[in-house]
Amino acid sequence: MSRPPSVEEGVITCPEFDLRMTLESGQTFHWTPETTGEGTAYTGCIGKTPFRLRQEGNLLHFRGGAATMLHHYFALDHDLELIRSSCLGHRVSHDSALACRGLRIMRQPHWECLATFILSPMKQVAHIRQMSLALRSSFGTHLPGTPIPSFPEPASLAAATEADLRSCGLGFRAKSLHATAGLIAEGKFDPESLVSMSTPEARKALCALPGIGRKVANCILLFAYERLEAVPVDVWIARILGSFRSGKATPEQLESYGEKLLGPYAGYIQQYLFHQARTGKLLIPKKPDRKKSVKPPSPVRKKAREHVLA
DNA sequence: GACCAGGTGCCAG
DNA sequence: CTGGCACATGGT
Repeated sequence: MSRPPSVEEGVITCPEFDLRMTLESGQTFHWTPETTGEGTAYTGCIGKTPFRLRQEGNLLHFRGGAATMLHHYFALDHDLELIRSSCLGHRVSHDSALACRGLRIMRQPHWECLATFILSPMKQVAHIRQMSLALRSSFGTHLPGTPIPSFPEPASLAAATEADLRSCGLGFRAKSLHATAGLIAEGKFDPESLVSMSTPEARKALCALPGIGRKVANCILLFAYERLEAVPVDVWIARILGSFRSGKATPEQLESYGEKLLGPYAGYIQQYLFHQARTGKLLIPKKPDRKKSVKPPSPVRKKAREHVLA
């Protein structure tokens, strides 16, 4: 009896790579750690190919698909030293870049990345992970060799009902995901068509989809389409960039400010700042100030939309 | 139990 | 153009 076909096992060298930091930095959401006698191993899949990964120094041990697939997925060809040096002029950014050595911006499958970032608005990383895994379990393909199913195809999600998606904990995001999956399944939008477009064109195409605004579009461009200059402005990045300047600014103003301040690899540098802030290693001023200000005497604060119960 | 999360879309002024 | 608000859910 021959062994199961096409399951490779091996090792590749991965200088300047930190598997854990890369997988847990909020760009991908389904890789699952497990503690083994030899350290932490991550189980997941790239597209429909299951993988099990474990890093040991500059070696990446793997079981599953081909080594070339890993190399491409984790962008081991990116010149991190060059990327770090691109923000030498800005102290805080460069310090963050040094602290995040080995964190790489990945090349994720287009649809999978697009769909999971439709789930991201007003959700913490841990919650996006939950929703992603729930969708995989309910609508994905169960692959041999890993407990993590592949991400469901657009047609699978389009065939489901919006209520089915809601039961995966998506909340109001179910509508956007269902609609976008339908557009793709019907051939009205092709994620692959973005590859040959300029970044502004691709951004515009993404923003035309339901539930995708500038921030989510930039995440997709950065994490799936290798547009390393794209700067997603979320609450964290807004605070950070806001602390570098004075006065108020719209998210779009902060985005172009960030593009200029952080240079040609602004998206990469943004990820370093994001990671440092989110893990409490980058001190940022408290929020501008929530609504703790003077409460107007007017008793009517919210729209009276209470349902009369009983 | 309030507060917040890798926001977006819509509507009023 | 800008400000305000609804939209769902779960962890701290």
